[in-house]
Amino acid sequence: MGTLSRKQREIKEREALILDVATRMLVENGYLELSMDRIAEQIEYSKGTVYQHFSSKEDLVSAIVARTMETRADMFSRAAVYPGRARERMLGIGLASRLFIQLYPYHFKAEQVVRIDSIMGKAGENRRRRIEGCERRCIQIVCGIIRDAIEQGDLTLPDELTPEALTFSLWSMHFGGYALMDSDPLQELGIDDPPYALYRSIMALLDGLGFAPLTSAWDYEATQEKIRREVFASECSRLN
Amino acid sequence: MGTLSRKQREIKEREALILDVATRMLVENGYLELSMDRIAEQIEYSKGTVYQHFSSKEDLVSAIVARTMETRADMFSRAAVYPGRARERMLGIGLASRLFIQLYPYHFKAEQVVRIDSIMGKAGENRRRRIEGCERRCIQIVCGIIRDAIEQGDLTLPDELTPEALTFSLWSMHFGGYALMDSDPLQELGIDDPPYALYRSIMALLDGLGFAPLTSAWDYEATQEKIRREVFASECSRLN
Amino acid sequence: MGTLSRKQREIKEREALILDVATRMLVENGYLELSMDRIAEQIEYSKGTVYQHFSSKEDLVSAIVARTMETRADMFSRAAVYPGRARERMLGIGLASRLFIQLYPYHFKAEQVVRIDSIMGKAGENRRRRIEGCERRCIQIVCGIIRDAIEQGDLTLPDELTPEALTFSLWSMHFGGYALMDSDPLQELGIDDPPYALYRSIMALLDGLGFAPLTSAWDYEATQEKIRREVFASECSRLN
Amino acid sequence: MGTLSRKQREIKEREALILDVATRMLVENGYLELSMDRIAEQIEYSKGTVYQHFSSKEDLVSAIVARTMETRADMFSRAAVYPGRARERMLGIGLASRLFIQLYPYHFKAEQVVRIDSIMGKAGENRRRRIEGCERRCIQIVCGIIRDAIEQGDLTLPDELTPEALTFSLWSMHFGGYALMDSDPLQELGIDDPPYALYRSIMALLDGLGFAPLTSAWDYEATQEKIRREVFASECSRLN
DNA sequence: CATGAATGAGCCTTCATTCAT
DNA sequence: TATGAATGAAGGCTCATTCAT
Repeated sequence: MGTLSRKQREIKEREALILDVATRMLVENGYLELSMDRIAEQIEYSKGTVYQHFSSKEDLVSAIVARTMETRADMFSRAAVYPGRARERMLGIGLASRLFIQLYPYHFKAEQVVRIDSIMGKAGENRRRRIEGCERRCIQIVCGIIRDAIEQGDLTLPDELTPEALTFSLWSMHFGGYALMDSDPLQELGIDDPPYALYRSIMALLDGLGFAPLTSAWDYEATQEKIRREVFASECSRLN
Repeated sequence: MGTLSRKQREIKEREALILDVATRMLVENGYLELSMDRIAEQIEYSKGTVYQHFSSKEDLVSAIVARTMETRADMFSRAAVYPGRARERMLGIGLASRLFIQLYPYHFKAEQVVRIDSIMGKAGENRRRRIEGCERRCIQIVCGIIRDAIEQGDLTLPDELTPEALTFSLWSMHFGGYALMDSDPLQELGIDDPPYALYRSIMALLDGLGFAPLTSAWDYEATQEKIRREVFASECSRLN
Repeated sequence: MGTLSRKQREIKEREALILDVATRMLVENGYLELSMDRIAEQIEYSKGTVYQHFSSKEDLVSAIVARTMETRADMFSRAAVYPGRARERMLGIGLASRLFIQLYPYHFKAEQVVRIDSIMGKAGENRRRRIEGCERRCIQIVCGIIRDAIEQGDLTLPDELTPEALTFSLWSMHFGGYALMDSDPLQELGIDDPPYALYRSIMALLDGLGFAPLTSAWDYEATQEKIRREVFASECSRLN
Repeated sequence: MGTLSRKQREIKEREALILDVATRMLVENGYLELSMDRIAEQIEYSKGTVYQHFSSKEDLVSAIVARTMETRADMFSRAAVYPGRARERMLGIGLASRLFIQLYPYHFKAEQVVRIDSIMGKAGENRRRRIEGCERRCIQIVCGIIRDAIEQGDLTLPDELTPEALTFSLWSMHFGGYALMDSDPLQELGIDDPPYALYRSIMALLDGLGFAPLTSAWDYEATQEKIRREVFASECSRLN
């Protein structure tokens, strides 16, 4: 069994290697510059070997995204069960997002590629479902927290703003923010810490909606530290 | 001279035709399916003629984005000089964005393509500068309004939130919102009117930051109608 | 117009050149060894140019067969209108076949390839229809002559043998004969002139069926010479 | 020895299994779709194991043809020693052919593939000799019967038709007939029972040559039944 | 100016074969 | 002996770009 395990471990490791190399290519130069030939060259294995792991270029690209999306969905899930008030859990989601992007800074660019080109259409049904499932899970978690808050009397949304619409806004801010983060014109704005800017804006938005307890009435700094320790200890330690 | 300007007019028109056809291809099937051959075929001119207008595929794609970006920057500029309070002008920007996206619903997809793939890097220096100039202009306009508001005492930002950071957040919300707008998982959320949801969230954010006059203290509906009539009359009429 | 014609003539000539080279490859080494790369290399034009003539490998192979099949169908048509008795016309068909195979000795091997591999399935609808049309035309011509003979009282088939079945047998003999003609074991039989052997056998078969006038009662040698002169003069001269 | 011969039996059985699976693939989708990978997958053994039986793809394909060809040569041999008149033995050959094609309906397609593509050239010397030997044997058997008939005064060939040439014609009819049997244009002729049509034509040909005893003078139906019972009992029973 | 034939690098993918385990 | 991971040559095909007419 020792022998077998070793082989299998090697294969798993190579799969990760391929994904790493491919991710870098994808992020640095876009989908067009991602070529199976070049991947094989870089990992120093043959093309055939790459194809033993991923059945097509589309499959490979989908796998890149699926891998990190699953990680994020897990992080969201863990934040969602933190025992505390709804807004604390929402803070947990925000923290998860920030940690996630620190761990996988390239993710959003890859996600955009998959979203735009007709890649997901050509990817395997499985892979596609996995990706869509992750997205749905994340969205439902956020939406669920908002609904909880409403139920518990911590939040009253204006007539025209449904929980879904608010979820959409938060998601947009998030996705857009990370997608733009290293664009030229925004570089120029000279923001020190864009993720933190995004975080402050989101807190302002939630305060503006009267999502209790307001920033002024609660020590979110402490909550954040607590979630960091209790929920995301491993992620935090990996970042140091 | 009549003959010459007719010729020139024809050339301009053909350039617009190429951009229209190319835009449709780009948006419908992604960058990969956009081919110079197919464009030539559809416009019923030869490939050589296309190359007389655009020096490369990258140049063409950049031109697609540049064209609409210039339009948007113009709209932003006009909104920015509306004589009124800072937040009214900000409302004008929001209105400009909504009208813009109604006029060019495909724009964000094209923008994403250009942003992701290393297209802008390969595009002509001119074209790139034009695009970056437009983005900068739009951002500076928004940032300027925020600075005006602060100067005029209508807005006091918390310590950690600079005008630039707020601009970034608003921009993110906007870009992200439109980029996600027709993604599968968001479809599922079942939001009737996503642009309106985005608008409501932004207003809530600004209210949350205490950007005076607050929604509760001003008839923004009226302001909006006024801007619509006085600034964007032509755009509005084109939408009916 | 002179200029245009020249270009077009060049293109036509190149198409023929491609077909010639491809035919040789196909016949000498089978479908597998026929490669678009090698064709391009041999004709000393680029691969792209080959693809401007034939949209796929299947299309090219179909074209090879279509070209000669059309020639044969024409020859059959001309033999079919020879004014004489049915059996004379049938002789004309046999002569056409022999001349045809002398002009295009490789044809049957190419035909077999197209018939076996799933090539026709992948070839363009047009090309496929052309090929099937030619085959049908040839078969109907032969079958028509048999039916004429029956009508005119020159032939009475046994109960179990329909005109169609006889057509099938003749066609089989023909196709099989040429397909086997250069196989190793048949070489060994040491037949001087296989096409002539086939011809004699067919005559014996028709005599056996009592197809009047019988060989013993008619100077088919003279008929053949006449058809050769009056119908296939150009083909005969090309063979000398 | 029990163990060993079990092992050997298993190996033989696996070889037959491989040939069966490969034959199906070859016939259904042509030589191109026949892949060692797919064979291994279907037989649920590894590729390496397949290579232990057949040294190359060409060798495997040759083996497919060799196997059925040997069967046919055996059947021909048995028909050839039937004690009766030459033409009765020839009838036996025809019967053998018909039974054979019923037992191995795919054979001719496979044979064509091997004949056309340069497969036999690449196959092992042994395998090639086996195949050629079978073909020769069959041909010599037919030719021998014809020579016997001539010797015994049952047949007098016209000057221009040697026994070899007649053999070639019969062989052609046979090979061509089965090769064309499921082609589109022949389907269209609407022949109920093509093998029977072929049989009738061959009988007509032999009658036409005056091969005694003629159909009109002998009860070949009875002969056929007798051969069926006495020579091909096992084949016939396998067909019910 | 407009054309479109010609180019050829490069892409994704397949598969027969080998060989360490 | 059986396995199946690894190989890498080769294949069909696309397409941005050039340039003679």
